Amino acid sequence: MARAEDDRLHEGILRFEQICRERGIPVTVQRRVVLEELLESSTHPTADQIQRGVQRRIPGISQTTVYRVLELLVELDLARKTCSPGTACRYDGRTVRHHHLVCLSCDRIVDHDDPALNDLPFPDRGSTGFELREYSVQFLGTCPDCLNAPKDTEKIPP
Amino acid sequence: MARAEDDRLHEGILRFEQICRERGIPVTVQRRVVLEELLESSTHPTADQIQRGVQRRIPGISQTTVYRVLELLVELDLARKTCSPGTACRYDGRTVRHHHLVCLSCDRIVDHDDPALNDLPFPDRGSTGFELREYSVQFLGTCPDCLNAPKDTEKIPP
DNA sequence: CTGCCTGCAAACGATTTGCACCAGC
DNA sequence: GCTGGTGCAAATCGTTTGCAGGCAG
Repeated sequence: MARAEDDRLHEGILRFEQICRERGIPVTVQRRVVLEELLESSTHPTADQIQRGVQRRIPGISQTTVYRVLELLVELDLARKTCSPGTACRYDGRTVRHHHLVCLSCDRIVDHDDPALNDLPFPDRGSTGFELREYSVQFLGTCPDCLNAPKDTEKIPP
Repeated sequence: MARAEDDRLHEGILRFEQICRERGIPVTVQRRVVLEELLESSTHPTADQIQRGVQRRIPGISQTTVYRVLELLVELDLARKTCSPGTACRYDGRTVRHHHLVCLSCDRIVDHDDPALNDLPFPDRGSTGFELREYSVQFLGTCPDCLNAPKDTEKIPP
């Protein structure tokens, strides 16, 4: 697990550096650290959570910068932005196809991999008119923690 | 099409009235009209768009009430709340299993029905710990309008 | 009389924007 | 010196909340 995350981290950073080189985008400390933070976290952090993590390494970094870097990463297809019906948007450093278990009670999002879900039929371009490049299955329900907690679980995923 | 929507409308209203009767929830004009507006619209309107539609029939209705009614409808499982990575949350009056085509450029959400997607395997309760009751496949890409418009399409779905 | 639905205005939280400063080319 | 990234503070936007009036049971 730690090994897989480590690989993902290095691979992501390398890809980032290559893309930046190609497009002439400067690789600043802030950008690298935000990406690292995102790749290291296996939860699906909010901008705020990422900010907190990054601040341990760059104490002076501003929220604005974190938002701007995240937006850039999404543009470069190095991150995915997801908004569950809760409050804040969440960012996801995994760009390979995977799926999500969403807790309707506490908004937690957990990754779900299942080979059986990775080859679903894309809608026909002709009938929908959409040009589609990716998909993701969202399962909705209740997470283990909220199942145990009788009600009104606080909305703060670990 | 118009026929199907009509059926959905009446069925939804009836279900709403029954649920309210069961739970002793008053069926006010505002609630009925918001639900009707939601059921009539085939797009996935934001709270704001619903508000505009409802105001044609109840000029004095407040945004607050629209939000509160929508929240109630979600609680009663008569509507689904979806947040695409854009800005505002969107509401969906269709509670039967269906899927979504999401335009990453203008945030439009279009329904997609495909029998092949309606019987996917649910994750194992034992391994995930989640109690899941529904799922939905989100296809990500670009809608026909945004494919035609070169760039920076306005973020206002019709 | 009581409860709760509604409307208004203010509060709130997440995100964006305007502007000035600063570093690197 | 010019370009573009960053930080700060203010603005913005969607949504929520506190409170008072009003209607229905």
